[in-house]
Amino acid sequence: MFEVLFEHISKKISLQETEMERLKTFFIPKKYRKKQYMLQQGDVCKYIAFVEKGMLRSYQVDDKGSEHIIQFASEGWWIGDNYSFLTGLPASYDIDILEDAEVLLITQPRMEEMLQAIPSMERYMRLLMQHSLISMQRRIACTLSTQAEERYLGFIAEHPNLGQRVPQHMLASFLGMTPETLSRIRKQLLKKG
Amino acid sequence: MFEVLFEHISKKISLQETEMERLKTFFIPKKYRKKQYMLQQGDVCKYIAFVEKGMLRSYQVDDKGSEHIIQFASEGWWIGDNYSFLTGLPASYDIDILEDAEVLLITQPRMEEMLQAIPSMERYMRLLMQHSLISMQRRIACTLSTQAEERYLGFIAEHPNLGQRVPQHMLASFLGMTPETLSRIRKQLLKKG
DNA sequence: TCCTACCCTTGATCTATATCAATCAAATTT
DNA sequence: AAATTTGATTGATATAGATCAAGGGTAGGA
Repeated sequence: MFEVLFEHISKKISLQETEMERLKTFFIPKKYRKKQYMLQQGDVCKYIAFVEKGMLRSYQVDDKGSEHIIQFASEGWWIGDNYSFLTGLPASYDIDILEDAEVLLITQPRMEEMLQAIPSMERYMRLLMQHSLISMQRRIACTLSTQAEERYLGFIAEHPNLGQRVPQHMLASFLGMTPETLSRIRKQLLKKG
Repeated sequence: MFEVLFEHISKKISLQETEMERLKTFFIPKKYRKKQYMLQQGDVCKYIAFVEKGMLRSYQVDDKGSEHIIQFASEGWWIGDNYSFLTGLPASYDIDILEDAEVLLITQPRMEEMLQAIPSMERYMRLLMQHSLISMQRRIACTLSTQAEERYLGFIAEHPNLGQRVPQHMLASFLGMTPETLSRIRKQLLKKG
């Protein structure tokens, strides 16, 4: 159950065997079924989740009822509403399950205890946040400077597997376009070769 | 020279007097004049800067020559190309000075030494990254779900001072619209009341 | 095995915003 | 103070992508 997490951590820091054992005790393993909610807008985000298996998404629903996907999270990704988790205030995002999932949950107080108990995890968390920030900045730069087709091509180049696993209309939502537009773009691209 | 930095740090963690003195030794104070570059695309981002005074911006220039502003940084903000700083690879952004500035620079190796010497700074950095990530996610959600006018109103509501200090066409670039569009939006808003 | 979601596609039309172009105003340089 | 650059405004026109609407395929539940 902890394989993916340990692998992910060991790419950023190194932990001793005893620390790894200790680490396990802070997490709550949990399974979710497709279509379940992990978090609903307005509720407090009590847990941040690390995905061992399956796929989740976080998204925001606007006043017209359209969904805007903030993040997909498959194996090896963290997901949660950071702001709500950190502050205890109501979440602005929904999180639900796209493929049956196995996740590792941790609460805010347990996270604090973990960082006390295993100080090098503070570094892991810093690097994690830093990398997420970098990719968010890339996404903004991309949104500001490129057209729909280029955005789509960039996405599938960077996440070839996600392109397969996620329904096309969700991909469109993530990329900031309508499903119709994405469908037409793909048609165009097929014609071109 | 370190007032703003110490205040910013003390909002997230607490440092002892000796640690604060030690901290100073890792930074290089530097003054920049308006229009100077702090970083140019293609160069390696050797320093991350904390702004004590003045204003900077990071931006990307696309193939057509248009600028897309990623971030403004006034007093109390950090700025740099995180990716280049972290990896040592060429930067994708330009950074330049909008108002004469006093900044505190730190290199990657000195940053590592600092985190060793003052472990609680690791926590500060983690929280810093986490907050930046949260605001970037907000910006993406906003870009995906709202029209130009609403985006503008949201921005000036959150950063009333920046609205004054920054030329209008840069604000437009930050918000992902043309200067003409922003000008028309402001005209509309004046009419309304 | 049928039925009902759900998802993708395609066409017709509409609209927010971009682009192009010309002034005008203000600030910076000489 | 004149000259030059830089920024904001406004109008006319173009366009990427949204919206509306309909049809068809496919998978999972009863």
